[in-house]
Amino acid sequence: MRRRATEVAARRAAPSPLAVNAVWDGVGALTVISRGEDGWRQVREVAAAPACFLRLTDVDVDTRRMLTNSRAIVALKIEGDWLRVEWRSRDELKAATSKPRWGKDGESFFDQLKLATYEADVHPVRRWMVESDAVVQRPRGCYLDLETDSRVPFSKKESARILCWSVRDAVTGKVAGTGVLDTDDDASEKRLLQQLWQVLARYDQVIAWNGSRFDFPMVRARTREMGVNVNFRHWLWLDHLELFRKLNVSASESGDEKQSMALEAVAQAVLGEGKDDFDSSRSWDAWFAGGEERARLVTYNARDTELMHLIEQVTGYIELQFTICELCGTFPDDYGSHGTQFVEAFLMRLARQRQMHFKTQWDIGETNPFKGAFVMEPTRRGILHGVHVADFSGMYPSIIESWNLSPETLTDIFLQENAAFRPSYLVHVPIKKRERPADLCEVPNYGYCFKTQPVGLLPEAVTHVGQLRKAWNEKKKQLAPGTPEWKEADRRATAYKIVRNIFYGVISSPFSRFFKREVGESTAGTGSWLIQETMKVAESRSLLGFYGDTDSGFVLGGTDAEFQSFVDHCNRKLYPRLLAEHGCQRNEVKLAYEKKFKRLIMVGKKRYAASYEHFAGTPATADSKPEIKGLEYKRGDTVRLARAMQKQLIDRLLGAEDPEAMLHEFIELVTTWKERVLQGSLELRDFTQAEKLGKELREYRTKKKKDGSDAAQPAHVQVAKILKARGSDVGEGARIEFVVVDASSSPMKVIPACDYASGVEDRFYLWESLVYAPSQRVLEACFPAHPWASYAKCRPPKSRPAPKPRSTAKHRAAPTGQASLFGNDGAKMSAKGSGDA
DNA sequence: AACTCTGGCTGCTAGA
DNA sequence: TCTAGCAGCCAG
Repeated sequence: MRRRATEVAARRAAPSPLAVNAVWDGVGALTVISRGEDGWRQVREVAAAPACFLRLTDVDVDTRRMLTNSRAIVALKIEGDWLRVEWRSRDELKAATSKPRWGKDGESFFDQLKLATYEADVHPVRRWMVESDAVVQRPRGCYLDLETDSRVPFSKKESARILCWSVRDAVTGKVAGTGVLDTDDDASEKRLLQQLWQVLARYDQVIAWNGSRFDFPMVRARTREMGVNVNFRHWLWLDHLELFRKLNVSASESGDEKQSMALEAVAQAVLGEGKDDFDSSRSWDAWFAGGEERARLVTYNARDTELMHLIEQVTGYIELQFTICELCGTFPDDYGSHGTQFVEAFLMRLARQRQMHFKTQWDIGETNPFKGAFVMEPTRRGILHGVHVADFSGMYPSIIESWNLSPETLTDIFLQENAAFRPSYLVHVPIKKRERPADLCEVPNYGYCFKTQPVGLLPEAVTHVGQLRKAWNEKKKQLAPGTPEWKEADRRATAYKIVRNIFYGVISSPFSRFFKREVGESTAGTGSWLIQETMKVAESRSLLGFYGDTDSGFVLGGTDAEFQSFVDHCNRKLYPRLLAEHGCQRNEVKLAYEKKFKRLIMVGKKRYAASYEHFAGTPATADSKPEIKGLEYKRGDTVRLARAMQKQLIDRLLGAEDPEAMLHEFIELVTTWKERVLQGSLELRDFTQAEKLGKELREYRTKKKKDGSDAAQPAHVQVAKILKARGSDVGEGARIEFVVVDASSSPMKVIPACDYASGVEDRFYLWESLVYAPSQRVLEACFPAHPWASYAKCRPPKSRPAPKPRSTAKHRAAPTGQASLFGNDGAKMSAKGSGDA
């Protein structure tokens, strides 16, 4: 405490610098950009030598002399117990501290000296931010949208002309500038780009929808191509789509919202309004036509930046991200908004106060996976009534605090009681049967021991952020909902919650410099143990704990008061006892009576739908929405018909007075849908499937079959290859839309959704696999006695192995003329089964 | 090139 | 008809 106070005083003496952005020059200095009180952009140079650390006790006189004489090293400084080594260049620092690129098992220069180096890989910008205790300023942000020559595929973007741009101020929402190409020549485009950069010069941050995949690389490519001299790194580039996706996953209701992340679709979902009616794939023609046509292109362009502004007004995600960056000390761009960056920036500041440094980590080390959460197999399925749900509040953070779990509090003492839980990589460590020392706490089932004092780096961080969150939550309660002050408090509370929960993941990630597998393993393992101990106690009170996932318990039986008293018992008696038995000196573990379901449809692990009776004691009202987890309705990779049918089924199951007595109604629901799917008039978007490319196309390996030919690739990969051959942009992350036209043989035959011609879809497959199967599983859970599988079958059987098919796919690809009505084609349907049904 | 974690469900292909 | 392995997406 004492040292903390003097440090605070010292910091007051040297005020923290402000920074809106900082860029390393690649040699020995940073360009720091800040905003003065007058709002002007200030740019200054700050010396920043690349550095690493050595433990003073590791360095003998000879080594010291050698380092002093090295031409690559410019300074040696003693900082507490550490020797700070400053280098002439980052390349030389890396060469001396990382394994040689060539030759396996090579050792670095310092490896050969048997000298461990610390934090050599830390980027100079990060080091300066941490050591100067810089404060991240709110950037002046603007929205950007480009329209480019539609005739040129993305893969050749360097040769696509920019036709027009729109920049909008992120605060006022007003247009800050627009530009249109005059004539189709380089001089003209160069002028257009110079105008753009003049407008951007007033801003620190550029935000674009899908910017990291389109607008940013495009503007860079053309700027370079046209010979406009600009340093791109002086701006913070932020992809609004990526941000929206990350923060919206948990918020989205149904799979419908996940179908498309196009600005149009998101605007419709968030705002209820969309883009101008304009076909951007004809941007070149519009520009070329001039006059009114060209004016419409410009209007359309400006509308896109307006939509981004409006989306931010509603979601506040950009502000939320800035709040996190401000707390952690990272810059709000695509790079600085990752979990590892947040946590590294945050923890390194704390570590500095403690004079802690971390091992150099140029590349990731071991990636052994570890055991995670406990998910109980549901012992009751189907329709259940009056289900109490308890959950641990902030389970993992509270465990980290209570067991003082941190990379540096872990000891090498190992108490093994249950060999079954012993991790395989510890088999060679002798079992120590001695008693747990008084100043250690023990991780249940695993036997790892952590020091209880002093408070670890990780628990301190978690507690610090938790206190901030609590403070802002309390402030929020005192404010009128919806006011700007309330929104500010709400955003801060949310930001702190996100950061508090992210620590566990980062500490468990081999990509992080704080990675310690035992810490992640201990956190998750203790959580698993706590939930199971809690369930045991529930059983002893004749409450039936029938399901639980990670930090929650679903319980049948008992009144609300009885369940509350059970929760209270756990908090007052059970956890204090359990934690004390394991040597914890702190208890932050807390169980809460979260909610009660009026009716729950339990389908399986991580899959259920429920209506509320109350939430945290507040009774549900008639328009309380059901809670749906994991079911196809929630997923973006299912077809629309499947989501619609499942939703209707769920609504009836949850809404009906006595669903158990209404079997016939559900049978009717199924037959109606079957009729509709097999015979009805459907739209393309009813049955389009969409999946994202998880990696670059070339990384999908084609396996060889036994006969030496290539095995089939996943449907969306096949289609992506077709699209790529046509020049489309199908990189990693691209959503590939496709339609299955024939699933009667393996592999299935698929086409790109954009090639769809009426009637080519395989409706037997659509019903059996895509639409009915998801609802069938729900029905089977609710009415196990009924033969639900019998409604699935609809494809006429093959009477004998099909004769050499007369290319069924091609046959059907020809439009039938009889548009979407499937009315008179019993013949066509049979044709799908085989050639001669 | 960048990356918070693990658990779990489902669909498809290939091979028995 | 079954299973292993790949892939994607979701729960927590």
